[in-house]
Amino acid sequence: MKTATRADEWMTLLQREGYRQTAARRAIVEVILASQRALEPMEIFECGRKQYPGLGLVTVYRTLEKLEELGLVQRVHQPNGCNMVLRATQGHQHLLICTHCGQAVYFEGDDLHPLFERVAQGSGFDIQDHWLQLFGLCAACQKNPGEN
Amino acid sequence: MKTATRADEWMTLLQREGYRQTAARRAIVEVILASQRALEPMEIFECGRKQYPGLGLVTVYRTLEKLEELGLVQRVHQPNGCNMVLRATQGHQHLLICTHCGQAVYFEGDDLHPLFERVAQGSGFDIQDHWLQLFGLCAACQKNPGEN
DNA sequence: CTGAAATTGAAAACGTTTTTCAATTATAAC
DNA sequence: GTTATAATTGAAAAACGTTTTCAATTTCAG
Repeated sequence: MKTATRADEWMTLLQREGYRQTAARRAIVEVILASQRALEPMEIFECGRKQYPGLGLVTVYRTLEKLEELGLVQRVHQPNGCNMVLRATQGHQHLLICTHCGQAVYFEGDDLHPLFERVAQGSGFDIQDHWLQLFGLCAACQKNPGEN
Repeated sequence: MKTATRADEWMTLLQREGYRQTAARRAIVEVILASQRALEPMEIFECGRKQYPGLGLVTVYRTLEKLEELGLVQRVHQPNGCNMVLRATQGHQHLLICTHCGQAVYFEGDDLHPLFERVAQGSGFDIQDHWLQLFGLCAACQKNPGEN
């Protein structure tokens, strides 16, 4: 399966950084890679336990730290939670999130620099960073408004 | 003082909604109105106590609920906290936040609809809402990089 | 196979937010 | 003013998510 291959990559990257390959970490990595949406640590713990019943919640937190450090996952802020974890993407991309099922899709940000210029001039700020996130209904949830 | 007048307005709005005017609530309202940045509940509690020593933290939480319900304050997500409270503004505006001192300034959002269109077409999503927030250094913090 | 070092899960500690409850206070009616 | 009543209060306790501590286990290099 595809996610297994990607999980291998992540495990190798962990090892390359001096961390060890363990069953607990693999379970966590596979849960994150298999998910289309950002997950809370508790959800990762619960799903991971199905695959590796000995898994502890503390290990989830510790592994997330390392994956974030490696840039493999990203913390996502949502109205319903601000410590949600999603696989990261390369380059500067923004998120589009389904308000119904949570599905998270990355998209290439437009060039917002004209806006930044304007705001910088108006405010005197030196603008360094920005957050942009869109919310809506994904195609599937538009068709099945009742589901879930 | 200006903030006192605005505090009166907020207290009247609370009363109009059937809530009572109390010293605890007034202290909370004045702290929020006097602040240039979003505050954590605990900060509001500590500042509010200087003005009204009997204030309880629970009352802060309960008052914030009501102020949010009335649309007078807004919860702000920041890297260092996701339950920060800021006076709200009319209409659809976005925030520019100083990464050094926390100062928060509202600005009129550009027209992002062309971007939404493009993303909607590419993803099949029906886009309903968006978050846009800019971060940078305010004019004062650019001048005094050392200051706190 | 062996030993050293990293990793583990459970329990305890922690900080934040919510709930519970009896006492107090604001308000409207008199 | 005084009074009745319903909202509001703060403290304590509970609930929640996250972090720390620690002894036991596991990984991995040699």
